[in-house]
Amino acid sequence: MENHRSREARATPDDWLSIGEVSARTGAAVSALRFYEELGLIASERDGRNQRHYARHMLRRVALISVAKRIGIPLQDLLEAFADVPLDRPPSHQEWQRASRGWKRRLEERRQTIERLEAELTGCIGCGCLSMKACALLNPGDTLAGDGVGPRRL
Amino acid sequence: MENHRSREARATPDDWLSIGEVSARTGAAVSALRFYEELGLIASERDGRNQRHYARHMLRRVALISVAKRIGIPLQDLLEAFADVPLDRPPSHQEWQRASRGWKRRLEERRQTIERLEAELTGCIGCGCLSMKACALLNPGDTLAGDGVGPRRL
DNA sequence: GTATGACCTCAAGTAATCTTGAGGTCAAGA
DNA sequence: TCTTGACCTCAAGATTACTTGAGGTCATAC
Repeated sequence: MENHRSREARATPDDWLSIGEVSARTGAAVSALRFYEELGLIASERDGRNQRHYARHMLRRVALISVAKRIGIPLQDLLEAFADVPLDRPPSHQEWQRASRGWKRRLEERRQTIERLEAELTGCIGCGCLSMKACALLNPGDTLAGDGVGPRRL
Repeated sequence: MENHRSREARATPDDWLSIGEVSARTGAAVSALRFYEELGLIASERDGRNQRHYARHMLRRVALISVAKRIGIPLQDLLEAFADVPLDRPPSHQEWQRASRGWKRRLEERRQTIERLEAELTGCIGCGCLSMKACALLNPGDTLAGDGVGPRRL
């Protein structure tokens, strides 16, 4: 079995990490890392035995990928978000800064969707809109019918 | 082509909605509605011509499903969240209230994940942690190695 | 009376995100 | 020496969430 829990961290020379080490440190499965590499989200070098070795800055990328997944951001979007962050060397402060700005825009959108939904639900509990008169979210047809394209508020 | 834009809302007798009307009002495709029904997320009655007809309260469910999808909540989770909300009649205030509490728990988790990630990124931009010394998210190996299970903070 | 459009079923296809399996290499330990 | 464990490749399978296609039924509009 080749699994991200099956290996303890072990020191490798010259500061490179094996795929097992990256897996253990990030929580991403070995197979997932190979898949991310195929997509171009991460990159590795090969040693004399054809085994992958990762630079430390790759850990950042994997961590970001994991979190993004958790909140439902598709990998293709990450590819875009990472577009200007180099794979072959540790990115500069400025490069990360630019990428982070794009990230934050995406995150904020998502957070706002959630917050609005939370507010709607709170409102619905408190205000009695469950009588189906006032709540745009829970009752989109009544307040939003007519434009012919479905609910707009969220 | 059978599509949710291909139909204008039209009045039906006795306050039931056809699948096309539900589609137009919620923005969900006709095929998606049939799929949700198969999963048990929504329900319909059939008329003499074997066509689906939906009660108005079904619009709420579809609206919630659409939003949940948008923030990456799997349909199986919705099935759980809707477990105590009846399909065959408009849910009571109390029933919605209970369901909403479960919802809000899920939403809050997700929102917090996003907020923490936003904070990390903001911190990383402002504090110079891109030197790879202090940022737990972007550099999980350095601060979290040793417990052997990957990053914990997010 | 025929064409159109909204609906029906059932089966198969698609896209994203991986996992699993078969079959193999290599180095280190018992 | 033999086994074990970490790694490799490539192909196929799994899951989620639908969409598309083929083939059919009605009722209304022209």
